Amino acid sequence: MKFTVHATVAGSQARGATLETAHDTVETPIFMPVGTRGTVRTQSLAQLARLDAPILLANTYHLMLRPGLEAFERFGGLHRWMGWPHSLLTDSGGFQIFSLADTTIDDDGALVRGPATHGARVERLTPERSIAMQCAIGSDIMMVLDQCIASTSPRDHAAAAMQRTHRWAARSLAARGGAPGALFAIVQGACFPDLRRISAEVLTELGALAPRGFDGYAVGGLAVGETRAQREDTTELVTAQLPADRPRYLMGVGMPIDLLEGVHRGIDMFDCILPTALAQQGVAFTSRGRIDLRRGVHRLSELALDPACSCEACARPRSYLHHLIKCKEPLGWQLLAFHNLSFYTRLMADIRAHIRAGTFLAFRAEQRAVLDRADPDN
RNA sequence: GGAGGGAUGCCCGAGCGGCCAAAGGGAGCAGACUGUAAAUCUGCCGGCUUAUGCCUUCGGUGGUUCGAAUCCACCUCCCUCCA
Repeated sequence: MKFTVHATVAGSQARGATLETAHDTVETPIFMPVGTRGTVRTQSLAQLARLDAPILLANTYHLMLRPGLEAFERFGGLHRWMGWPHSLLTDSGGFQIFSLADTTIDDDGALVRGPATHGARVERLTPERSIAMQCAIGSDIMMVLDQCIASTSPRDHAAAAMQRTHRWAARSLAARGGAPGALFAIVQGACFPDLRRISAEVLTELGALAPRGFDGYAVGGLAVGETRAQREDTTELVTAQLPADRPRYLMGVGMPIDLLEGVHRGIDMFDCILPTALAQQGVAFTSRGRIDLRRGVHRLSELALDPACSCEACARPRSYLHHLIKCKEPLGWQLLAFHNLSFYTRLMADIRAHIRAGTFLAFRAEQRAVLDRADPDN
C-alpha cells in the first residue's frame, strides 16, 4: 500500500492524498461504506461499486463465525467469494469485543459470544487469530486487534485498555509478517489527552522500529459516549502526534459534520454505519440539512429528496419515500441508504476539491451550519 | 315483521360496577442511534397544568347505585340471521 500526501491547507490540518491498495488507487480524504454485513443488505454491490470510494469495510468477527476461515481459504478470499473487485478493509473484531454481550477479556484475547443470527457461538479473538482471519479474507487493509472501551471510562481503565491495545498491536504486527495486506494500528486512551499522546507515540515508535511497520494509524475509541467537542479535541491531539506520511483513519465516525471537522483535524479516512443505519429509520442527509422521512409532513410532498443529488431516491418525490419508509418497505431503506452514501461520498469529493484548491477553510465555514441543521422543509 | 349482536379517545380495539382519562396497536409529535447482535429503542399523545390536582369524555336521554364506559328503560344508527 502506498500513501502520498499531495495537498495541504494553510491554517488547517486538512490534506489531500492518494492511497494505493492492491485493488484501487483512491483519493483521500475518503469515506468508506460499511459493506459486507449491514450495508450489503440494503445496497447492491453494483451500486456500491459506483461510489467513488470503493473501499468496503468487512467485519472480521462475523465472518469468522460464519462462514469461517476455511471458506476463505477454499475460495481464495472475500474478493473472489463475493465478487468484489475493489478494496476491502477489515475491522479486527475489536469493536465486537466492546459491543457484543457475554465477553470475557484477558491479556491473551477475548471470548466473544456471537449474535443469535450466527448461532450465538462463542469465538476466541486474539491478535493472531484476528490477523490470520483477515489474511484469509484477503483484506487490503487490516486492523490490529484492540480493546475499545467507552470513551467516558475512568482513567485507570482507559490506561489499562490502552496498554493492552499496544501489546496486541505488537502481536498483530508480528502475526502479519510478510502477508500482502496493509496493517493499521489503533490509538486508544479514551478522552485523556496524556494517554492519547502516549498511545500515538508508542504505536508510532512500534511501527518505526519494525522492519515493516504500520501502513496507517487509526483513531479508535471515539463516538462511543463522549461529546462532539471532546471527540474533536482528541482527534486533533492524536493526528498532531502521528506520522504525516501515513493515512489517519477515524474509526466509526460519523455524522456529516464529524467528517468535515475530522478532515479539518487531519483525518484521511472514515467509516460509519450511520448513513445506512439512519436510512433504515427514514433519516436522510441533504444539501439543505437533515431530513426525517417518517414525518407526516412529507406524505404529500412533491419535493425531491435533495435537488442537488441525482441518485435514484432523489428522482422520486419525498411523498413516495415517506410511504416506503412508513410501510417498512426494504426498497425505502435501499433508496435512502444509497442516497446517504451518495451524500457522504459527494461531501468527501467536495472536501477534496476544496483542499486541492486551497479553499477548504472557507468551505468548512460555509458547510458547518448546513451539515448540522434540519432541512427547512423537514 | 321476528331473533340476535354492536356503538369506547384521530383510527382500530380491550374493558363489562369502584384500583378507568380508560389496556394494546396504528397514526401524530419529539428524540436516540456513530470500527452494524439492531427492519431498533425512548418519551409525549382529552383539556388546563407545578401537581399524588381540577375539568370534560366511552352513541343519545332518563334511571338504579355511595359510585356507571360497565346494570336497567326508552330512543338513534349499524351488522347478522329468520320471514
